[in-house]
Amino acid sequence: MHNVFEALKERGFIKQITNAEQIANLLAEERVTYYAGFDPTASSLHVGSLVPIMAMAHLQRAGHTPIAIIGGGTTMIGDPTDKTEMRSMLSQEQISANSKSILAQLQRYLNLDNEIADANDSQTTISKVGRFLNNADWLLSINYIEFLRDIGKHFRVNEMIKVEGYRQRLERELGLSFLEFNYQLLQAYDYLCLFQKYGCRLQLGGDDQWGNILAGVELIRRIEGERVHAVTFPLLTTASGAKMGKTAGGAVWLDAEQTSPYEFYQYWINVDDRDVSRFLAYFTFLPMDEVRRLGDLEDEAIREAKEVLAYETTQLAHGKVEADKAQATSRAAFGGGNLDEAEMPTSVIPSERFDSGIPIMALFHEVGLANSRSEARRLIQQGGAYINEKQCREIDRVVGTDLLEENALLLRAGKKRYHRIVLKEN
RNA sequence: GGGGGUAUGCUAGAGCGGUCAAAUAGGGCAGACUGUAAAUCUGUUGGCUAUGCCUACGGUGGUUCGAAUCCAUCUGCCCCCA
Repeated sequence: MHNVFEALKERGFIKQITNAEQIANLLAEERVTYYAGFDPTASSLHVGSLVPIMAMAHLQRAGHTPIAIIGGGTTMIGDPTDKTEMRSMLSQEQISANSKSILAQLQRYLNLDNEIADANDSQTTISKVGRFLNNADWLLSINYIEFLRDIGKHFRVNEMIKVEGYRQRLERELGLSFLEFNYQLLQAYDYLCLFQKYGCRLQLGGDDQWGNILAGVELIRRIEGERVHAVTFPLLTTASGAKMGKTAGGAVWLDAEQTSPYEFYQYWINVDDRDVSRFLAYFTFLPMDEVRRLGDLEDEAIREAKEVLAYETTQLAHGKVEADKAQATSRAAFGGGNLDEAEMPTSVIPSERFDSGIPIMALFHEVGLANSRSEARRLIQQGGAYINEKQCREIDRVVGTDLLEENALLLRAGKKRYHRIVLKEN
């Protein structure tokens, strides 16, 4: 049988591991409880978080038990790793609201408890269903003196400052607050708690977490005398070096409200050629044979691979219905298909507003194709504005009823951004 | 607690008291070329009721005809000493 560990490795998920052989055996022999942390600083995860999510999903499909941790407690401190500044601290209310929506997103990929489980009901038998926990549940009640005595004594400062993230901060004269310095202890403590309560023996995380994860492994070894493991993922950047999941408009969110399924789809289809095969392996469940086949496509044919990538990822994030719609829209918009049937961002505008006409600049701004009228003006002047697929370079053009086609009109900004306007009679 | 430094547009980073909406680079956007890719070239990149007006160079208050540029003070950050 194909070991999950091998599968993860083949798909490129593995960057650093504590011990390959032991992990492989562990995963082959028993049901392993594993965990990864998610950051509740925003109300939605973005595509960058998909790496740990997919890895967790692969493991769960192989019969292992996931625990997704929301860093409700640690977020209150801020992880200094790789950050040049202190993270802003959020309120508990904010964090728990974010946690809720994040849980909903995770559940598209993982089978987790429906509710944020109470960390104290350690008696609950863990089924194959995973868990979703908030580390605030055990971190917030920590007694400082006890923590220092029980946990703090196991850490050596001279070891801690060797961790890449801390070292950088110290060397770059940026300074590091004591608060942030404690982050590692808390994350290690998380692992310890999860080990004690749920028998968690494997932690996953981005490669920037390596030091923090190891601290947990070490802590468990000292306190419990048990060997637990760590796996990190390579930090994803796009071929052009940018951070994964960023576009003009900002991050690509998993939340349909913040990034529509169509935009989500477009993000993937516009991926750099060089990223396609890697991304197929990471972000879809397609068998590796298929991934390799698609990855070998060249030149124009690579678009097929991108279409598969876009479709699969959209389906995972938003479901089949949305994925189908997004694909249809995309094909229509770029393949010369019938645009009228396309599902694209649409605004409804009362028809009487067109009686006197709406200045084109205002229109582009209003529907969000331009962030300001000035931007709309520039767009028009530079020939990037289209009405019903006809370029419009007149700044003072007023859009009236004469331009309507079947009570609707189609705006386009540049090559790729469309917006449909539908009139509403009153 | 003492001494010093720094704070500029999305980011990095220039900036003689007037000609600074602010050099330059990156990023973004648009155009050409293409494959809804990359690279490359060109233009553009605070807002607006737009040949002008308004808001901006950490906060506040001054000096001056005039300040991002000078002074005072406050705040944040950094460094050194204690």
